[in-house]
Amino acid sequence: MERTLIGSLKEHLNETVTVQGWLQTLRDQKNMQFLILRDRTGLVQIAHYRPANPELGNLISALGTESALTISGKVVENPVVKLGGLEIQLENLKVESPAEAPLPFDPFDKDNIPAIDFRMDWRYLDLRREQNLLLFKVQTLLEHAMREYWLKQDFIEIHSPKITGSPSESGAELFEVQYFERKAYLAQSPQFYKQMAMSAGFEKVFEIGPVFRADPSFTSRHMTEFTGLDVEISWIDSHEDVMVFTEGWLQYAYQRVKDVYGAEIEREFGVDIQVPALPFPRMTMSKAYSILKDMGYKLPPERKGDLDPGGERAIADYAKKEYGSDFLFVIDWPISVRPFYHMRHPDAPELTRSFDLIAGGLEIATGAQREHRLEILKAQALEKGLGLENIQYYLDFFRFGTPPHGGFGMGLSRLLMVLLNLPNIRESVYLFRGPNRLQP
RNA sequence: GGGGGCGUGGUGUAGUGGCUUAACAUGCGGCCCUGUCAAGGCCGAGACCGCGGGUUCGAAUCCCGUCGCUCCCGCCA
Repeated sequence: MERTLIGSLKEHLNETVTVQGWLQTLRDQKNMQFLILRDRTGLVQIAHYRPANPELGNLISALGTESALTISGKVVENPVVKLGGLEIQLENLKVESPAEAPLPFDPFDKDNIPAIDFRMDWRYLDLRREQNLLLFKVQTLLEHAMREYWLKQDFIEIHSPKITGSPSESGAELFEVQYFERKAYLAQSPQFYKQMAMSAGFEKVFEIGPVFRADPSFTSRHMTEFTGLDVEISWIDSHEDVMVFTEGWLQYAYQRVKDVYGAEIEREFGVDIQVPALPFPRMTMSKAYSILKDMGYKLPPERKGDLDPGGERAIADYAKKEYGSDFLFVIDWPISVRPFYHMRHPDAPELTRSFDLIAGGLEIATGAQREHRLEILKAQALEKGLGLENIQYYLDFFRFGTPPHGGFGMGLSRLLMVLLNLPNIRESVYLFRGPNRLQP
């Protein structure tokens, strides 16, 4: 048996074909029965004249919607049919797996979409929605385009371990796991390991992998496990080189997504993808601070030198208005709000060579030039109150010749959230993990 | 960890002190319908209004507690 995809049925007019999919709608009349079948390529109507085969008619009448079916019949042109002007005249039907009735909810009733938490309980039904299918096609292409860009520039892909032996930076946000007779932790970032690749002479690396954060955060943009997009590049002059890479890479990925799925995204999400122009605007943290002050936005006084989410949104609005850009690099953050391994400005030692990328008002990436000089790195760690014993393995990376380097980490689901203008990160991830969500 | 909001049939909502025997849509079950297509018509089942306590002649509605969800802040991608 050869399966024909619904999307290609018009190439099979007057042929007998086999299609497989889910029963989306059943219109069951006295004499005529119409089944709307869905596969990942589309919908088709299947017609059955009941008196021709009453037994089959009874089988159809008993079907619950969303049952998985294999159907064969003749494809005929029929201008009366609103669904593509063709239909399949049913010859054979096999119930591969019946769906219980009623369903917990109807994924195709757009007026009664349940709240996200309920849909997560039945995520496999939620994912049957066209919008979700498209979302994951977009994610696949997005990652593919990013890889294309990396490979064109001779990047090497790494897979760093997610089980780690010591709390690195602060330790507070680490999940502890039992590791035979001792304790281990789930990696909260591939940061140190991708820097090790710089010491290894890989020069340019990337990683797409899971990241774990034990933060009890209850917001629309946080998860305890998410997919990180990480990049590290050697022989840079400053964080500017990292930003130039980042914006070119994002522009390329956006363009690919728009080319392939622009129209579908417009239809399903009501979003007209804007491929960003280069360069993205850059704004120093102190400039951002004074602009916010002029706008009358009051930052909490205790957050000196930092931006709160409201400030991020306000400064993003400013960038949109002043520069017409959805993206903004906020650069040169004070050392007080940056980790010890960020390189400092030689002429302004209280500032780091770092950036945050704000997209659509949301922080989607953080990057920096890293400090690669061992003695300075050690001094900065001590200044931050870190015990050198815990990070000795990391400090060792810098003992035998490490090039100047920098990179960034970006949240895949956050990017997708911005790209498709989703209100909640739980909509943009296959299965959400949060403080209270471990299943399915 | 701190603060706000919400919790009503399977789902989405209305009802915010007596008009409620809790309404509407959708879904579900039954019957009807010669081709439907957002199918349609008729009938039916389904909610002790998250849970516990209180105020009141009277509570889905007000108060307290509790649980769940959610959003914001903190933290961050």
